[in-house]
Amino acid sequence: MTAKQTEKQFLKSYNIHDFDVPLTSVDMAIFTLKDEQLQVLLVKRAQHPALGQWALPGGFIDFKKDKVLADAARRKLAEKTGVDTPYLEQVATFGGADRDPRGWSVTITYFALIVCDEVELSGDESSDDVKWVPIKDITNKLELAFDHKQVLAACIERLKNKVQYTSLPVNLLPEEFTLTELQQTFEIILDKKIEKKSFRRRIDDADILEETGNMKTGSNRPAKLYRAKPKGENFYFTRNIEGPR
Amino acid sequence: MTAKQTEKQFLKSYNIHDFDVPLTSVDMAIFTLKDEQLQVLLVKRAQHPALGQWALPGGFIDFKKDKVLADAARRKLAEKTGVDTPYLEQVATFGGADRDPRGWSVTITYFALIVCDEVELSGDESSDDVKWVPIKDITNKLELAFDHKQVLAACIERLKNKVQYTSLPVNLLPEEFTLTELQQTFEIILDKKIEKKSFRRRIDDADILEETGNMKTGSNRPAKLYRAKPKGENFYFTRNIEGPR
DNA sequence: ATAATAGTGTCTATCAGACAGTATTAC
DNA sequence: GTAATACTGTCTGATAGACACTATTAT
Repeated sequence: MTAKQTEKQFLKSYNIHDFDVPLTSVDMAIFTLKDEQLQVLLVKRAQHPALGQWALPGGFIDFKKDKVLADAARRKLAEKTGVDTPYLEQVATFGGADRDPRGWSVTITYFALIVCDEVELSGDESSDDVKWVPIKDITNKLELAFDHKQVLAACIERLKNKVQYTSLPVNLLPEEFTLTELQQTFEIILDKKIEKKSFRRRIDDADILEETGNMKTGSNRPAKLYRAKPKGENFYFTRNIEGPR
Repeated sequence: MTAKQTEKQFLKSYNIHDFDVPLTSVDMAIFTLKDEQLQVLLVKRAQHPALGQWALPGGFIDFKKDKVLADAARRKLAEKTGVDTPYLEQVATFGGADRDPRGWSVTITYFALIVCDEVELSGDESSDDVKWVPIKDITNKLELAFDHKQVLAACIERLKNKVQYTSLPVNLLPEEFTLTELQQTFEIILDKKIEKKSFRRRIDDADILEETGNMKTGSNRPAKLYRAKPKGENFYFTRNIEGPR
């Protein structure tokens, strides 16, 4: 009876493979803003299973390199994009007997928000190809490996929901940006127009930005450039953006 | 090179144990309302590791019984409480090298809301004892196994957050209840008073309850009894409960 | 009648949307 | 000047909190 052993004795005779252990991996939905669209990074699988199919980047935990789960996500992100300080959020974990032909599998899913001009796409041994795909193109046209369409849908839903009451889109813009650019980012993700004055009031009340002192010039009145305040974590509003009435 | 194999050949030679696979389990925070307090179910561990310590109920996936992750959570819940149709929500997944002495481990965490008079607590082989603990008693008094204090904190935070803008507390009440009882449930979880009229307006606008036709009598004016509407999923409000100004 | 709790009427405060107005640049 | 975009003033509308009021029961 195990209860008679010390914990040390127990651990000595313990073998993880005596139990049902699922194949556990981490998958990422890496979002960026490109060509005025919200896009997600897909990789073409270079290995079985689902060889040749497009999939969310992901892979197994590296027991040596990863101390906690988020490390694995950050590592995958850096491998594919070179970006190492993204906004990163765990979304959900999917697990089941039928989602991977290798057997019972679990995937912990994260999404990341990055600035795409800071990215240099790089494939690696596990992918023939890497590309940005506008999320609007993912509906029925494109097949994704495993249950990744469902996984991605969960990430998009989470992102859209949070954009209604947080300042998350700041993470999709470069260091300096105008209020109009920020508003456009919100509009692209929410896929609806926001009233300018409401938007500016909201951002102003949140007190999350500071002027850089620089201006963005164009063929018209220049716009003030802002940056996120240094310790500016993501702000949570108590009311949602509602959109046109 | 794997790319030259068919998927079938690949799967034939595939062995899950050739990779780093963490010890993956499911843990539950089972909440109920008891003695006018929000309480959580803890079990005393009857096995190594952390033998004798209090912990959230949980365990490994059963590849035969569980088709998807939520099945494992539901199964754990039924084993401990006999309840089989709870409100169940996945909260977060914790994983790391140091959270379990057996090695790199991952736990997918769910919370459940149940009605405690429908429960018959039952230990099983893996637990000496099972008990309800008010969440207010969990601060520093009580040690929990592994990182379960942190895990539980995440569940409590999620619950509190969602109670601000959903109708979740309905799931903690029996079939029939009064509006005052429902309000008290919200107040207990949020740990603050809610203005009666605001609360009733909110519930009324949501249109999620129906009168049962019965009344609850006491030493004063009887109160109408309500039940959740049949297809009443949990309602999402667009504004949070704000509490006293 | 009184105590006690159920339930309502209605005021104010807050913040989102609407929309017209002013400001500042390039040309 | 005109065109274009940045930015603001201020009205309306929706919904939360405050709080006093009425309603209905047991005793």
